[in-house]
Amino acid sequence: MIGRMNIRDELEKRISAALTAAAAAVQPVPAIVSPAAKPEFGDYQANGVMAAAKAARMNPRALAAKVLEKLDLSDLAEKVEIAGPGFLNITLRTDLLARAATAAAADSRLGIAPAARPQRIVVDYSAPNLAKEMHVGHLRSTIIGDALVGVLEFLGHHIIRQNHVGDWGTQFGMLLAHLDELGEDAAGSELSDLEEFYRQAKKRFDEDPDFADKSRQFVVRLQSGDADCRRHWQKFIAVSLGHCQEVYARLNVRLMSADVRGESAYNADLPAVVEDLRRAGLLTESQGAQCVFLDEFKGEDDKPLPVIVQKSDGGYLYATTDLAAMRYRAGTLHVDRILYVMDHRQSLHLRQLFAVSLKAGFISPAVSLEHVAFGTMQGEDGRPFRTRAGGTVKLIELLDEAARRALEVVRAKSPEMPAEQADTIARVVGVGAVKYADLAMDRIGDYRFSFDKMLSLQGNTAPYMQYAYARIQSIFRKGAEEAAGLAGVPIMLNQPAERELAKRLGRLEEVLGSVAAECKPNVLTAYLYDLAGVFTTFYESCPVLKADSPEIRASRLRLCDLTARTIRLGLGLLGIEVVEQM
RNA sequence: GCGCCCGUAGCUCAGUAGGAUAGAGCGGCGGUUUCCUAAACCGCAGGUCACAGGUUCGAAUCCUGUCGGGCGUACCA
Repeated sequence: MIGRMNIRDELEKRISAALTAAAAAVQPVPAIVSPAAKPEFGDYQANGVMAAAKAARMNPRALAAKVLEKLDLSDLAEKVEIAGPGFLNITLRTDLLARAATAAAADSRLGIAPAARPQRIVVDYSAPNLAKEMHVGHLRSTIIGDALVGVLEFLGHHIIRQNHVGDWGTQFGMLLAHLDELGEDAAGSELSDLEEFYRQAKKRFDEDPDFADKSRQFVVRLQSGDADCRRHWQKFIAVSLGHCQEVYARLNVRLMSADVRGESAYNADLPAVVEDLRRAGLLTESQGAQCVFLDEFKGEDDKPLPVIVQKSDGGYLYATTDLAAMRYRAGTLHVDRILYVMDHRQSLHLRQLFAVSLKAGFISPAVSLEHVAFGTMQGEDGRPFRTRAGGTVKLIELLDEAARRALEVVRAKSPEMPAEQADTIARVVGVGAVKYADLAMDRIGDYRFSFDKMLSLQGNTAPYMQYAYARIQSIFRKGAEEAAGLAGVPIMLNQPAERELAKRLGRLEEVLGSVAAECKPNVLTAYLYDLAGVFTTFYESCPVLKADSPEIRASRLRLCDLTARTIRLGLGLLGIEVVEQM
């Protein structure tokens, strides 16, 4: 039981109860427990007393004293003190930390309990446009979404990945029109470079109004089931999805072809969506288009802003498709929560989507609809991420470059390492660096991409974490014991550094909970980086293999093993692999 | 015009529900290797948290305004 306990939540629960009673409050009063800001404040601190005192018009320190009277933490804490204006500083019992670490080490889940109330969660992420190859614009959604999937799934939720690929819109009209002009045979070879084919079509679309018209006609033909169009379209899709799976494999991303549910999957539902909106009295015809106007959305000059669900030519738009997807997720998938991992520019679209879905009854208000927004990726110069020639950077080329640079780093430091091994390590480190750098950033801000920074061994980077892991593994290579042979060994915390390490290890569950609640992977990377730092302090002050006694040696090996497994698990949930040696 | 987001050390970024003396990494300066990976670690210097008001025991965090930047704003996705 000790291993399966979230210490912060337990403290929160108990102190909150005592605080509620002490303040004679009707509603529960939160204790607001967080890790102590400074070592002299103990291990955890409760900040909620002052706010409660204000609400109850009491003296905060007097209230804190009353809380202590009603609070029994003797099984968890060796000391609870009132400090400053009314903080409660909590020092945990060292034997509690030791038992928790021992239990975690004996558990394949490292003591993390699965969610008490598992949810069905749709994570809508990656969603590349299949008309062209995946480029850096698809990177953040794919990486962030997949990291969230990893964490949520580990916490026991039922995750339904939805790769809402763009396989159905205007862009395919462009491709079909271009294909039509080139002739099927001539186009065959050019399809191998979908990116170039798309670029040509796009150029014609932008420059030639007749071509643009023709493209739109092809969209209508495609959507109405024209056999030739369908056949060519399927060829585009097959080529493109093949590219995607290649990239996903390279990225070590959990998306499978079964997770693809593209825009085309909702084609048959679109008339019904519009009809439902009409029946709900939400539909208005404006300038020939079918629109939903909501009061809360205003456009230029304060004019009402429509959500257009059907164009004047009868075609449907992505809003329609997204509404259909919403109905599917609510009605067929029965979800509790939907995460839209999309860049922040989609913010208005999603707010409209959520609002219309609720108004139309496509989704229950009980379902949590969340825009997991992120900023744009910029080059090292702070400008949009482009090739030197100004084109978009293909993802596969970006990953090749990362691996190439990682190999340089590995070779420089381990020249004696066999080439094949160095190569394997470089690929893991290179991809890991790209992903970790993205995840370590607060996602809402724009993000400046820098190979040099992400591949640095200093600071909060993948190579640093992977190195921290590899260094621990080397202890086991040097020592006679296998990590597995340590089963049942009790962890003892006699040194401050050992205690600090155990304390950090015990925070994994609260960190994962926070990542899951806020959809913030950088909370986990920050934790891992902090853990690695605390481990280093331990590693430098506490000899492991040359410990004073066999018991201490075994205990420290166990701590090392638990730290390594925590790093491996944490990185793994984020979609980043470790290497045994660097 | 209106809306959303952002502004923290020279640079790149953290900062969890408003909490105690705002933290890392890089770069700069100075140290540490008879010892399990020095690809590491330790120390020093560096801040009007864009600016001005307000809320309160307490504000980088909440509110209002200003400045600066990004994005969005009717038939692309």
